[in-house]
Amino acid sequence: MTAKPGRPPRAAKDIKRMRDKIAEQAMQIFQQDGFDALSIRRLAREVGCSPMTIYAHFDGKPEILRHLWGAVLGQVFAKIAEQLQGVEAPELRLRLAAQCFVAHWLEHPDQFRMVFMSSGVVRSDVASFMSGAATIGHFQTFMDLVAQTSVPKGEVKIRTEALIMGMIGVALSCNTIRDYPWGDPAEITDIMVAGVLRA
Amino acid sequence: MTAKPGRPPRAAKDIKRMRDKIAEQAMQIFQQDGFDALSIRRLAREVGCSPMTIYAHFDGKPEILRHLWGAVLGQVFAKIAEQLQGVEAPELRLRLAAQCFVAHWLEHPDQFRMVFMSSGVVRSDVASFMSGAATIGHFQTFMDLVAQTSVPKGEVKIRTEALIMGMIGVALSCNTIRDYPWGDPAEITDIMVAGVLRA
DNA sequence: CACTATTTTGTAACGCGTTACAATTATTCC
DNA sequence: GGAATAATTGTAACGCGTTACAAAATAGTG
Repeated sequence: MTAKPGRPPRAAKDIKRMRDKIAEQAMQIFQQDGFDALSIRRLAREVGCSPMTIYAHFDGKPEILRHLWGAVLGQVFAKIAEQLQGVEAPELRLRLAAQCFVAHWLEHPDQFRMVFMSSGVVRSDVASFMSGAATIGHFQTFMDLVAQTSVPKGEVKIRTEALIMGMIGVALSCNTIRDYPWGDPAEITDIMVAGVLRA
Repeated sequence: MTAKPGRPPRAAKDIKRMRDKIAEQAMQIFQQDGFDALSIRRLAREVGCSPMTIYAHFDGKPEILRHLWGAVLGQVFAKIAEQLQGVEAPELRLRLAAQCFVAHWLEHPDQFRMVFMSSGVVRSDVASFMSGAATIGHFQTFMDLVAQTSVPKGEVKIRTEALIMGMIGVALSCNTIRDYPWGDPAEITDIMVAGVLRA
């Protein structure tokens, strides 16, 4: 045997196990005590390691949050899929999905804040914080829904984007500009959907 | 004279002078070195007082930022007013205003971040951070523009809100979800305007 | 001037995310 | 077992926003 002496590097499965444990504990803290309770020191305590070790497994807090985003978005789109059960009309499906998407963020402002507004965590340039195939894959759900409507094929992508951006804007505005007497978010969402379908 | 002995409280004009000075220096730091450079300690140094004194004049950093928001939004809407000079057609006016609004935030991501994403500064519940009559007054600009179009009177408020929210969503998405191949923001804005006008 | 009341400041601290670096621990090979 | 190497941890620190509290400074009256 000519293997290198000394302690071996972490095995891939050990790395994954630890990362999953960290992400899992992060999610628990978040769900039990909210976003503000999710500090690195708190997380390290729950995991049973030192804060240093967190940084050995994740580049920093934003990367941890990215894992949580995946889980949260998974929930959102699972809920949407459930809402669409047995619904056939393409435009109704799109409308229900949009309503469901916006409603979720309004019902879970802490999640919204975590997913869409976490750039404040790092005092650096606004980072891309919704990267990942999984995230973009979820956006694909809306593009599929729009594609099934009467929207011309060449317009599907850009109209879907307008809708997604619009919905995010609804959630952001209602969650953050609280002293403005906004109208009903569901109605506003409908206006956006109607606009995307007919414009 | 039966005046109370001891040092008198600050006079209203002294309070205002100091607050203005703090806000002014904050804006200078922000414009020269960006949002991240705007720390309380830096600000106190520039003003020439201790960090404690900042807190004697402002409740905290968010309140200082609110002063800056007013100035930034004033710029945005002044630019919009300039763009609309000599433009008569109501729908074109709306479209240009919307384009100008979105373009501004895309050209000034640091400003966007300051105005729309500063909740991370305070580790508390998502605060209402665009309060103030001045802010809402600026939103009124869009409502007036929509009112001049063919949108039915009873629909003006809610459609304006859909547009405002949509535009904010465009800026947020383009500024933060950078690895997604978004289409042209100007085109997306046009879709939103068209949707609001015709839906 | 002394006295008084308010303002400002200094000092220290908290927890935050993060980094540097050395010591300790753990795991392998020989 | 010793040696080697990687992982983990302890200690300290940085600047951040913020707070507590006492000391120092200031601005007024008599």
